[in-house]
Amino acid sequence: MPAKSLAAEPEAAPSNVEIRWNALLTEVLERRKPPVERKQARSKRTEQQILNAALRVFARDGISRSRIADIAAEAGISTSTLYDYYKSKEDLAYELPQAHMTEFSALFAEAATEKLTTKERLSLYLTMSADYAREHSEWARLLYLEIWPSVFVSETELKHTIDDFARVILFLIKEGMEEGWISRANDPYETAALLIGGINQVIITWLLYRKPRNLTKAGSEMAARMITILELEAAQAQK
Amino acid sequence: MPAKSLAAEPEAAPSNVEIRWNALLTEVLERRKPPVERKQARSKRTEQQILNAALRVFARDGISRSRIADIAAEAGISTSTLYDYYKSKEDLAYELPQAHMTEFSALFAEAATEKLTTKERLSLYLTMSADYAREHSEWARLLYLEIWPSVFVSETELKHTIDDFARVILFLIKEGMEEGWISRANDPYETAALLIGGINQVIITWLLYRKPRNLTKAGSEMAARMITILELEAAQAQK
DNA sequence: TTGAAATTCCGATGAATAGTCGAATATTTG
DNA sequence: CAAATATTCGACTATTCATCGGAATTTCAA
Repeated sequence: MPAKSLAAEPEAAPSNVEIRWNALLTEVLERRKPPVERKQARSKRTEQQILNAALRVFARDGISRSRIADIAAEAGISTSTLYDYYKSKEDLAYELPQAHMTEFSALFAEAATEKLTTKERLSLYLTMSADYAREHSEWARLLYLEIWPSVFVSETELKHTIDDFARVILFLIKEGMEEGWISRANDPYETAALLIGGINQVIITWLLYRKPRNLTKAGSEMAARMITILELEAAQAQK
Repeated sequence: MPAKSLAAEPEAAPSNVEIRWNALLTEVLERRKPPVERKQARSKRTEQQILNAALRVFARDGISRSRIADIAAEAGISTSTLYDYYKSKEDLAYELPQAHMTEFSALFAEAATEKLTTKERLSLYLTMSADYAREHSEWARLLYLEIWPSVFVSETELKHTIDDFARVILFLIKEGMEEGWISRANDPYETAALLIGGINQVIITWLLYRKPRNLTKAGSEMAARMITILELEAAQAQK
């Protein structure tokens, strides 16, 4: 691997890895293109009212039992106006996660600007995803219990957004393998499945049963445990 | 803990643990009560045709996009006849997983009758669940991508069936802790989340992307890895 | 075998919800 | 402030879910 930095500045010339990391984050953040640009302020407000109302109603009744008319009423507009904004109930349901996923990515990008190690980033990412679910439980209900799995309908826009979540983790895992604290003996995709599956299961269990009570604590404990596990595996492989 | 067995037979007097294990399996197997007993042979055939048709249509279109009329047509009966069998689309959708979950439990119970260690049972359970999903991929699509998460609508019958899945794993984990090869330092519920999340994520990824190609192999590898991890953790805790 | 009772099936129809369209209203802009 | 543009909504159609009463089929006792 060719050495890159020539500059002798004490202030970090960004490494190759760092550049790719930032590129990934940027791509993730820019994934979402605002679908239609609303011209009037009134319209922007209406759009927000619809999204808020939809989130409440979907989380309360579940997507399939929710009625467009209820959402419109909750938003204080007529049914037909809602159709001027979203062409179907499904469209509306799939729009909701997008905004929040992007916000999550932004929060993470912000929290991760500091000079953090790969390990810290991975830990932070997993921990934050659980914490974000706790803070936005209505959204989390929608995403984790209804949308995430059924994305198989190849609603490509949202699918990519969700795939991004896995891509970030995969990147960090591969980097961890380079650094040596994650064993190269295991398939990185399998490792990603373990991490994502583990943290998601904690979130889902919380959403369904409110157990364990404290999701933030449970999430960070699970994250810490999983990272310790990776280190144990690596140490084991060394022998 | 009081010693139990007095009998001196060389042929295993079932231990306390073994008795509780069998009780759990029995309970799981008997969970499902056949809803209505059909009187005519013709009717039994129709019921089967409906279930087969529903599985195909649901797996193809997803539950929410599927139409009752399509399912009836596929089954070769009229729409109204279908309503004589199931009182709503939701009812029908929730009936499907039940039968298969019970079949899975029966398969497992059969495969696990041999004198197996707790560790072998746990490994077998995880491995078999992935393999069963591969063999019944239409059903797996329905369960893992649509039903499992959204069970929160508290459809109690099915919910219990799904909870049973976790109970079996939890039992084996607790037993593993007794035996000492699973660390007592970790919450068994957290450990269960890790195992269930990990194996489910492998299954879900396969359902969505057909990757990795060989689900049976991926499932047994993941199972083996997770059990090794538990052992590593226990060994670590000993120090 | 037969015919009456039990069971299963289906066409006609009602009810609920999704989705469309053009006229009316509000906002922006020159 | 008036024309142009953007937004809203009431009235309407379309689709799908679900019900009901009677016809068709099966079962079974005599």
